[in-house]
Amino acid sequence: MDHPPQKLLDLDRFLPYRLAVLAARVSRRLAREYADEFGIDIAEWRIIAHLAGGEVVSVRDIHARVNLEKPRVSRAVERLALRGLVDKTASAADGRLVELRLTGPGRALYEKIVPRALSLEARLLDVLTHREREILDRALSKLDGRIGAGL
Amino acid sequence: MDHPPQKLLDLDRFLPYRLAVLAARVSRRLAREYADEFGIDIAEWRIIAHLAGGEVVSVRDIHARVNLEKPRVSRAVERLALRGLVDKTASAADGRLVELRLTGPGRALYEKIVPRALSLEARLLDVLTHREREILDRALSKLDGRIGAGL
DNA sequence: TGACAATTATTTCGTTTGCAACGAAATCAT
DNA sequence: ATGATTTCGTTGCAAACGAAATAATTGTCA
Repeated sequence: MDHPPQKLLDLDRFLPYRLAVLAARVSRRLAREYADEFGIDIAEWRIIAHLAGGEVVSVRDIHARVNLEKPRVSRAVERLALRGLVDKTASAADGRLVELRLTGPGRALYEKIVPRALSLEARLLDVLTHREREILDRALSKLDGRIGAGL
Repeated sequence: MDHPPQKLLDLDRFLPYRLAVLAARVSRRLAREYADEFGIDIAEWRIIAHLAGGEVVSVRDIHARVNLEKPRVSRAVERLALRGLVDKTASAADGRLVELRLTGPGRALYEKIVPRALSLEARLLDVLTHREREILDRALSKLDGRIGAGL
């Protein structure tokens, strides 16, 4: 008796797998660069990038906005504060909140990182046509919306 | 004196960030499903999926092929072997190698997982038009090729 | 052949991770 | 007001991670 005909699943064509592998490779690459050149990790980078927007934000804001678990934000912020890159003061209005802002050195570091980050992104996107970039952009947004909406 | 004009970087438009967030969300969703329904994690799933191809492979093959670090493969394989889902025997030809193959129960589990995995993928892809899927497919391949080639 | 290099899988070990629990502070309900 | 509930940030802790070390086997070449 033969095996029943079975629909095989090719991992290399399986979207969740492809996304995970690509994202891991890109993140690893970025992480190495950030670590070697600037001594920060991905969580710290995301926090700095978010703070560079200028608004005063709390740990929770970052947690909600930048896809990092609260403990991870808390510890990363602590490291950044110890290095003087981020200013961390208790909110006067609400004693539970912490007001986070980029310091001068923090902004200086940010401005050194940005060109590197954009350059890496540009080199990546280089392999795509303009139209492919457009559609990739839209597709990622749609997928993210879908997965965000409970599936 | 004002700040010098500074090119801001919007995280939400930064490809590495978008990929990381989307992949993390999708993976987390899959991981929960695999854990709840089948008691396996992502690494175990990848190994099973790869073994389902039928060839006899080694730990190293999986490591190279499926983007998992060697220790992770080693431990995941060990767990699968303890549960009788994978057969693990030393190679006669080369004593350093381990020959891995799916057992009957292993294949049975695989065949239960596949429809779930494909269903989730389908529900994701549902939000994309046919053309968007095509281009997303090509774009991911191109990007992966690029990052693979040292960038 | 025999010493040395290379390869494979595992293990070790220090770090990171993230869930859960906590204390402090604010908000709500009565 | 006062007590209960909720929100915020941090911390404790067990598990996971991964780089490097190790053990076992094979390959090389003098």
